Amino acid sequence: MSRPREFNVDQALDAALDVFWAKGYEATSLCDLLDAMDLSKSSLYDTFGSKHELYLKAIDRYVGERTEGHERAFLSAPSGRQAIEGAFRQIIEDATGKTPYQGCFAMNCAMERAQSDDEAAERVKAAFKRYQRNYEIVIRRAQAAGEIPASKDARALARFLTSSAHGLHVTAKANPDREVLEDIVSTILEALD
Amino acid sequence: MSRPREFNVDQALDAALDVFWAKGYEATSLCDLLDAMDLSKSSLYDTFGSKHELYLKAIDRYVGERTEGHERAFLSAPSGRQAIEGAFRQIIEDATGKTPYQGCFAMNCAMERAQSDDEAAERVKAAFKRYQRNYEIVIRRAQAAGEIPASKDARALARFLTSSAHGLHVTAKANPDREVLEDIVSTILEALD
DNA sequence: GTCATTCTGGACCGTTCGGTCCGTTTCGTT
DNA sequence: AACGAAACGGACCGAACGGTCCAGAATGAC
Repeated sequence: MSRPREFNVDQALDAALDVFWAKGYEATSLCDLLDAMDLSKSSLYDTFGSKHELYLKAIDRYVGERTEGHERAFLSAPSGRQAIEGAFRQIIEDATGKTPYQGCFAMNCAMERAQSDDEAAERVKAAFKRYQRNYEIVIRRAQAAGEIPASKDARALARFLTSSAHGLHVTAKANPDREVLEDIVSTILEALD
Repeated sequence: MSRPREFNVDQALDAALDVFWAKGYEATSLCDLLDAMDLSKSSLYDTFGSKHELYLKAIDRYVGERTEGHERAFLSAPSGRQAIEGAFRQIIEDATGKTPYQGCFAMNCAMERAQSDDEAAERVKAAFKRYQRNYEIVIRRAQAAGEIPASKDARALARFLTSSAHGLHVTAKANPDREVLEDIVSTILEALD
């Protein structure tokens, strides 16, 4: 062994993730990252390779650690229906609470980079697939409990809810008006009846 | 008078719009713009002021001229219901047709710049409001024709459809899979019943 | 204590960024 | 033909970009 790291890798990655989340990839400069991560340029390149590799690792961290908590809460809600309602209500709270609303990092990546960055696109696609899978799980549970008609196609509904959440994020970013968001969420939830 | 312009301003603006649409604001360089617009740097600055002003003008052009045709077709569809269905089906066609799918420029702007660029945010907000207003018009028409229950709140539905279109664009960008998009659109349209 | 290892700060690199400036050209007016 | 006005091409600008490199400091192993 030799001289140990003076910084925590995951902590630095979290800081980088927050910067990319707030500013996007292109608008984030090395300087922004170094300031937020509080390390030197050589440490960043030794540890993370490049700005782009760091970005990909930040996506991985978001999809992994950063999302785990929400996912666990989502899947262990009292009922499938409550999981869904809770998730959408939470978006409204987040959007109308702190300003500016940063939305979903994976979705931001999809919008900015999916067309030009295959590695980012692949990760985003996987993240969306996971969202959809989780929706499908709670939809089936809700159907089993009679909260959603069993006649509905669970996968189609899951696809719809995933897309609806995306739309809500966009709407919230452009105009975080609670009344508007409530209208949208109410209509989305009615589609489950 | 004096020496006339050798280029057409609107034509150049259209070219700039296409570049911004394809690459986003930050990822677009002056050089990209000059190449696409086929004019010199001094002409660009004389005519449009700066990259940022050009960007704002491109948004204006998109919301104005570029959208007019679709809007006219949308508002003059045989029925309100058909206008809505046609609009969503068209998104699917566009997304599954040419690759890569660039989505809605106003929405791209919202995602990339709404948090950091007040002037862009203002334009995007106005564009979304207009989308919503147009949806509301055709919804009311559909309600009058008995295609959508009169009991539904037209404004809430319009907000929902606007948001749903955003979500569809995001989904299409990340994964332009026709089957997925069809599921989503079907569910959206069922929400109108 | 010595050594090997590796982390760190900062100097440095070429490139590209958005933007300015100016001399020249080209045109309409008179 | 002469003039004024505007458009043009391109040289030029400082700053910031992402990235490399190296000297020195700090550490664990022995």
